[in-house]
Amino acid sequence: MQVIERFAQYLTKHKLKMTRERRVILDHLLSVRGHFDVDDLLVRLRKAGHRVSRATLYRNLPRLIDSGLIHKVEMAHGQARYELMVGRHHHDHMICLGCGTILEFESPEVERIQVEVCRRKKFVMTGHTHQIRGYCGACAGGARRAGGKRG
Amino acid sequence: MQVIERFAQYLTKHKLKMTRERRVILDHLLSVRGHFDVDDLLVRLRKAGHRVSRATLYRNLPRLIDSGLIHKVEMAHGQARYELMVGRHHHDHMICLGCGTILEFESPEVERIQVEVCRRKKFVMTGHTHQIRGYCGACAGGARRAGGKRG
DNA sequence: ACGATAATTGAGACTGTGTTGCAACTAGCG
DNA sequence: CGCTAGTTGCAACACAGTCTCAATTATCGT
Repeated sequence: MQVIERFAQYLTKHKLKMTRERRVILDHLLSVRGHFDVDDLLVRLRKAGHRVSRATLYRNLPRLIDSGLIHKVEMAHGQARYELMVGRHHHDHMICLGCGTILEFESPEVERIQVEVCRRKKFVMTGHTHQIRGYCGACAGGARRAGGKRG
Repeated sequence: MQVIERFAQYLTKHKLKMTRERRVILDHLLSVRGHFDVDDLLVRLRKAGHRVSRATLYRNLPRLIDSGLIHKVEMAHGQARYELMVGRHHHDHMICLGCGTILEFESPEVERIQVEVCRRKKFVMTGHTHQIRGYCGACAGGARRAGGKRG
């Protein structure tokens, strides 16, 4: 896996160390598909017999983000989810309020408009968040009649 | 102030009561300009000599949102800010990582694209969040050389 | 106006998520 | 091999927001 190497390079460049814990975390990260939160990952590690502390995991997430391997998705209520960014490029999310499913979408048009807006306001953009909330196809029927206004 | 009336109507319709606390909260809400957080508002109330508990404030915010009088802006790190929506319509935000300033922008184009994206994915949209992070004109110079990657 | 009753309140305990201080440990370098 | 700076686990902490519960109060029917 060249991903491990990539991270190793990142660590070296920043005078950080490739510890057993970091290797373990990265290993398991690569086997997750879709979006996950910190506890998902922690449980996964525990089940595999690894004892990586919560603190260590939290301490290493910023490095994994900074190295470009994962991406953080800030949800409502201060919930954070993560996703592997290896071999992918930027996209945004549609979050189903019914079942929690996260769909992804890309829109070069929106990206272009953002650049335009920023220029107009003399704003230097470093990042953005764009989430659509609602109900996925499967949930829409039930949710609509249940008064799905909230959120 | 017809706003009070509007809220009173909302309360009646939902079999809720117009308590002294709700009146006080609403009163002070109307005098805030720009974005504020819960503590801002709480301090404001305290300074004016009102003793509304934190719990009560938190309990009433969802009603104020639901009635359409205020709007919640979810920021990074689980921070929440609010803004008065009386006499305004939907807009999104640009958040300066340097000084915390919040600029607003509207883009019918983006709204249209969202609708399009939702149709394609059979997603029923009930709301969205669109935030651009970066540095405002005033902060951009200093922030850039300080390594403003994070975020 | 009055009393019944359901909503509301304040206080503080509690939850969930994430952070931090510190002593022990360890990767990486020479 | 041994030094040194980075790292770890733990447990205490921080913080926003929620909940429980007894006491209070707005509203409604009469």
